[in-house]
Amino acid sequence: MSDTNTWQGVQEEVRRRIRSREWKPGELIPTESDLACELGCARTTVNRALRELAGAGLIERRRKSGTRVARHPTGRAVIEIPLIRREVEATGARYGYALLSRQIAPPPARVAYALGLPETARMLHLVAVHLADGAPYLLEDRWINLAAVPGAEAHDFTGQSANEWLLETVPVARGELAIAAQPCGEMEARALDVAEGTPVLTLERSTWGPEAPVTFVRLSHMPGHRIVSPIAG
Amino acid sequence: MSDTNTWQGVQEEVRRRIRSREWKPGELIPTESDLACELGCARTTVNRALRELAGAGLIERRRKSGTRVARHPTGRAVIEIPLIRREVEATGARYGYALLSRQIAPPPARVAYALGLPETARMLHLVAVHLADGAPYLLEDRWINLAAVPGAEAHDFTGQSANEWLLETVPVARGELAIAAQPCGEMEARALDVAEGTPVLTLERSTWGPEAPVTFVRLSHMPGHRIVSPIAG
DNA sequence: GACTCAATTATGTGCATACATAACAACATC
DNA sequence: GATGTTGTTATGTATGCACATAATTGAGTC
Repeated sequence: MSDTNTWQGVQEEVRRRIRSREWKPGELIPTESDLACELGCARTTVNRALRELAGAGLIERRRKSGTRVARHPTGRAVIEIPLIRREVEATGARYGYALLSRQIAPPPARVAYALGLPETARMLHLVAVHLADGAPYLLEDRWINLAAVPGAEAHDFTGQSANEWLLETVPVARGELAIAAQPCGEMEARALDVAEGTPVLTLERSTWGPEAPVTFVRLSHMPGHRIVSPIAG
Repeated sequence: MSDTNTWQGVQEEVRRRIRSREWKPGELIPTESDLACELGCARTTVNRALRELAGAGLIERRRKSGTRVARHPTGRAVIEIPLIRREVEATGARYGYALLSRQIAPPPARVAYALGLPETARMLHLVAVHLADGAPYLLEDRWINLAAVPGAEAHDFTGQSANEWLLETVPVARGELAIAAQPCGEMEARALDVAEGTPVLTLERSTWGPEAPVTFVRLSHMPGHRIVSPIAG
């Protein structure tokens, strides 16, 4: 499959030349036309191979200037963000869910700031714990912008987690993820049944719809939890 | 730019139809040819638009069966893994580096396990601290497989961090990243100048070369450090 | 009914060609 | 010399066509 007249073959050949330092970091590589000619394939094919390599960060391309080997081949780890239910079920455990608190309240400063909303915004605050085989798995602390998702006010989140309801209901345009290690607060300690101050891996997600901010959620995992993902290089 | 005879335009139109529930999750969408006809462009153009959407996980494609909207549109966060030096310099701070320890030793069980090496393997153990404006930024605890990187034994890592040397020297084929929150150990506490037990965000990376495991590294960030990245959906 | 084997069909890919676009370079103008 | 104008060039994209490949359908056979 290393035929240089398939785009995968061309890509492999280019990778090889970069790995073998035949083309050094920062160096200009031949033009698409030249490569196509040398490898005996169409420019289109070379283009596709190089386009994907550029997407992966291995090379950098600019019109007219040409294509050069990236100076700092930065690896990338892709973290999947599945439904929590599926994440739990993937481990083979039985999934459970319990709503701990539900109230309409103005957001604390850091939530308002993260979403770019005024602190006077009407928001729905939910706290829920997700369970794996009956044991706490993670704590979900969520704020929903009622202006963007009016339907949430009428919805009772005791049966279905906000996680799932929002995904099914609201179109998501973009979001941001922040990962941090934090000492377990009082609320987390009670809900997860661990000692206060224990290091806890927290994920904070802000998501926006087509126009307005939709929700901010903080997920506090059980101590010892690890996020594992392959690195693409 | 929402012309449906550019691939971006077609992609935007498809996204729109999925968002608006015109095409529902799990549902089959028209064939490439039909779409091309309807949108007034070539099949190739539709193909490119859909190919990328499939890559992003928004739709699922199978030959002959056709293309359907993904049932669980799982978001993805892409975490860049730059050189630590660049990560520091990107914040505007002056970068510094100090090697704390360097010795040849057999790996502890968890390192050997992570790389799939026997505990008798000859490895080079490096501990170094990276500095931002003279203050500790993160602690690097690295094990290098000397069988895979014989050159490392002769190399003195006082001037250049292993991070940089390895990237320049060894071709990396694949890797794995694990993110966790851990209580700060004795060594981290001393090196980072924080209290023992403080929650610390740790990244553990295992990387393999074309054949053999190359290195295992654990990066312990300063308390409060956050990894932030956009979510593609 | 169970199995085999072809026909069908949607996606996947390669190619030649054409034109678009960004960026650089060289020249011309004030 | 600074500024603008006009090539030139490499990448970016659209198109029509052909054929490859995988998976499903259905016909034919035991």
